[in-house]
Amino acid sequence: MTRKRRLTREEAKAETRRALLDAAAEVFAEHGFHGASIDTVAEAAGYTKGAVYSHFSNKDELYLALLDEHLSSEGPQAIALLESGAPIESFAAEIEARLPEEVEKMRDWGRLTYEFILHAMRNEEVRRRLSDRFERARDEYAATLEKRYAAIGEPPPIEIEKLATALMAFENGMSMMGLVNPELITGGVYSRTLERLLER
Amino acid sequence: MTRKRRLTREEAKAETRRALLDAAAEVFAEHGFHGASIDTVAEAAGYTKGAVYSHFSNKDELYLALLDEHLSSEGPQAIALLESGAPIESFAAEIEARLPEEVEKMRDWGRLTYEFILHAMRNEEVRRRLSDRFERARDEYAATLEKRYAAIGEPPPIEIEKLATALMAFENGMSMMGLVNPELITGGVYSRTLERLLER
DNA sequence: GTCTATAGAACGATAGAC
DNA sequence: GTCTATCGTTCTATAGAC
Repeated sequence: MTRKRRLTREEAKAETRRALLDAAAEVFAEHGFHGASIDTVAEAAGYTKGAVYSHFSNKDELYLALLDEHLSSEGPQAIALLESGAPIESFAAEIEARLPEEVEKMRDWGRLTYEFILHAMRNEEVRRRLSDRFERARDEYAATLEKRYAAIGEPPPIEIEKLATALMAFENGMSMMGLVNPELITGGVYSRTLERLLER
Repeated sequence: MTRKRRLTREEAKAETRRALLDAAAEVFAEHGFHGASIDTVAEAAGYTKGAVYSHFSNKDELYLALLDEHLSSEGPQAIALLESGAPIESFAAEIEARLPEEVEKMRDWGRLTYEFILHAMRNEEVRRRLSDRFERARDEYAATLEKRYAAIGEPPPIEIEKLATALMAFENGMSMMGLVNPELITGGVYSRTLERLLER
């Protein structure tokens, strides 16, 4: 690996943060939230504990940072089509097509998700911070839906915020069922339900 | 407690099983699946380990028996209205009214559920047995829906089996979100979404 | 010289072994 | 029930960017 030039402090910091997050994603995926140690994460990134704690105030925040990336990378990619006002059918088909690969990815992430929810249920402060993420995800979903129905000039089938919540719940539930058995959620349920929920 | 008469062998066996299940429900709720020991369950029921193992082949089966009771008591009670062909609105209103008390019950059961799913993900045989339960629950849901649409003489809005899966996913997802923050799922999302999914 | 990102020692809590 | 190992977190020292 060739080093192009000396990094500024900010660049170096950003690079370290990136490395830590990537390492955390790997280590958490392999060992789970409980099983992963801060030491191991730091080491996997080529640093020590000090580096982790200078970027994240604790282990919870490290996970929440991963969750933020997950929410802002997975979500929008899928719903970009919605915003443009493309027909529900193409959106639904897109989702359905991605499903097999999603199911695969979801194995690790799902485990992490449930571990962290269990953890959050035992700690009020953590629960609140997780809840904030859920709320924000729902609001972003709602904003996208808002734009969509404005774009196609039709009123939403049910109130936007409720619709956003329902979609999140449906997706989370499908995830859970898919973890137990992928076959339960294949065969067009995803797309047909989305069409049903979204179209007038 | 007054004993009316000598119990037959079968009655005594059933009584023991009942006591063990009740004890398991309590102990699992308090300590979680991992934290609960068979010893503690047996003791809480007034028996010893031997009694547990003569009724359930292992800890997994003990949980699965609880799940069976959960599925056949909570589910049908709620969907009985559906079968009769009562209007969606009354069904939805019923669900919405039960929501606060459901959320409360869900705290313990939700924890158990996620613990067991995590456990099942690490053990193929357990995963399969859990998957069977999901499948059966879906089929029972589908059968109820089938009757409903036959009763009202209308075709279902989407294919029955898909509809059953979608409803299960939605309910599971709402549960999960409700565990993190009950406020996320109140305010009519439940009823409006059910109406939307079920009505023609 | 000042500031800050990181290393690494130190500490307290906790879970698991025996 | 005791002991030990492990881990999250805190604290302090230092090297290098500015």
